[in-house]
Amino acid sequence: MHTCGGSAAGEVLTTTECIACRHRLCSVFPPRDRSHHQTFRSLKRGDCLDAGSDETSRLWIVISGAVAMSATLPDGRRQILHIDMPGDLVCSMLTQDRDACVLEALDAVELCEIDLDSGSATAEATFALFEQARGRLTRSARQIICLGRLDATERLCSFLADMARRTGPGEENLRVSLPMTREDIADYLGLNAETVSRVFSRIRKSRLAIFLSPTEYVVPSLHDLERRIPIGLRQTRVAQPAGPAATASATQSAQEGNAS
Amino acid sequence: MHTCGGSAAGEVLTTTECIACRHRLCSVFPPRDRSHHQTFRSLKRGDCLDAGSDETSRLWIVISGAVAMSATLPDGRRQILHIDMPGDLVCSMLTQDRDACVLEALDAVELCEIDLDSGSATAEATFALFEQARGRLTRSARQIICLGRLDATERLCSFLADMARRTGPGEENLRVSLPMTREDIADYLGLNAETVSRVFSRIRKSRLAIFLSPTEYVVPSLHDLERRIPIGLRQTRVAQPAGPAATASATQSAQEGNAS
DNA sequence: CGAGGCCATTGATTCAAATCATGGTTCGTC
DNA sequence: GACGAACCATGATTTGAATCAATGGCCTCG
Repeated sequence: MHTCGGSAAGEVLTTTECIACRHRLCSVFPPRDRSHHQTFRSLKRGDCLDAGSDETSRLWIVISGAVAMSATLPDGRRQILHIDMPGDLVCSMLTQDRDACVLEALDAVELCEIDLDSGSATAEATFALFEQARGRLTRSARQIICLGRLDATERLCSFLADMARRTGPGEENLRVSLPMTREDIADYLGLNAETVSRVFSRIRKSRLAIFLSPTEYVVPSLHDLERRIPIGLRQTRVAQPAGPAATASATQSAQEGNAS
Repeated sequence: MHTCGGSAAGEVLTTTECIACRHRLCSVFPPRDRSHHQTFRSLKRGDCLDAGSDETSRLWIVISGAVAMSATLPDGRRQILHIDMPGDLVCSMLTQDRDACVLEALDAVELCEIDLDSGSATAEATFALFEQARGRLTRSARQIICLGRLDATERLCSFLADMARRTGPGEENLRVSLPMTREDIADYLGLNAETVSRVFSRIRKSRLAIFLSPTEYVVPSLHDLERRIPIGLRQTRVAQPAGPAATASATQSAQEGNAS
């Protein structure tokens, strides 16, 4: 019984089409239950993911929706550390203090769950995790610059452009889905929900993005949108694990075609 | 000729005492020149480190002083991504876009340089780097929370407490050196130099820290200082690479003795 | 269908930190 | 020891985003 795959439309993916396979994770992370790959799971907004114990950690691959790792301070202040979108690997092993952080669904989410027996971690798995960690470090660096030195408009342009780039290839008339609330976006960018709303209104007026609904927008020209971001902050996709013959040479950065 | 070690006082460390060895990096990262371990280097404020090409990356271990990885935007805004203190491993391999970032000495710095032939990277080296990456991700997460959700006073208390914890063990009357300018601290915490100065004055008045000079302070009680930081943000040391027989079980976090 | 809750938007006001401005200290150099 | 540069401290003012507040849309559920 291969339960991996499936979507809102109910389609069933075969083993070779499985989104986890496409990201070369099935072969890299040996599942505890060897009879099949992963278990399909479905979450609603607010549901949390349990990372499992140290012995059997869990990984997930997002199929649809958005998953956030967030920290909430005792007085209620919340900061989202990263947002994972379809195709991304969700993995609390990449942060040491899993106590302080929570993995939560920002809206309806579908994902593949992989139970990982850490005792049998292979060198290839370690390397794949290292590549993931490197990719996350790059993203963290951008977010630190964003939070430390960009104003609200720059942060939101950067965010919208990033989301567009992560949605797929292309430069013109990209349709992007934004499966989260204004407050989630604010908690990711160190703002508050009203400011997000206000700046979105200004972005809408300047035609840099066209909002079809609160959770869907079109970017007429990614180039124009990214011109509002200080150079050097263009976002790149999180690097996917390298090919099966992963060597230390897989060090080149995932460069985007930045039409400057 | 073993040039590793040495300090301002001019003492020479033997191979077994070498600070790099103490951090188990000599054996993990095979140096290109096998006749000795590393090369000792000395920098003055503003000097930059060259990470080397992809084929021969360089690592460094800080002996004294402070090294920052920073990014500067075209209009001059600067953000420090992390600050490395004595004992820390400095390594631009842990971020993908080395173009955007610069490794710079924040004042007089002494360090051990390791020329690493990436072609001969061992599984052990990969794992050690992974542990480093995990440690940096944890620190990045804290910094993101700091920049996104803490006010100036909380950021600076967190910073002073972190520096104290990284200096050494103990809870009372810790003497800490701060080898950087107010502007560097501001660029690390997303503030400006005047605000840092002002908040330091308030911290001084509240006796949470006593400044012996602009670059040296004493923390009478780390417990009191950390009470000004929202729970869950206490800083921990960057995890050092695990022992020589590094396995996937080396997953426990480097827990501090947080007398809460 | 209507009630209630959540979310988004927008306006009015407040506030924390940035900016602007000034003087003082330390330190290295001639 | 005088000079200049860099750094630190602190006051006055400005400003960008937070907070407070009100309204309206949409969705769910009884």
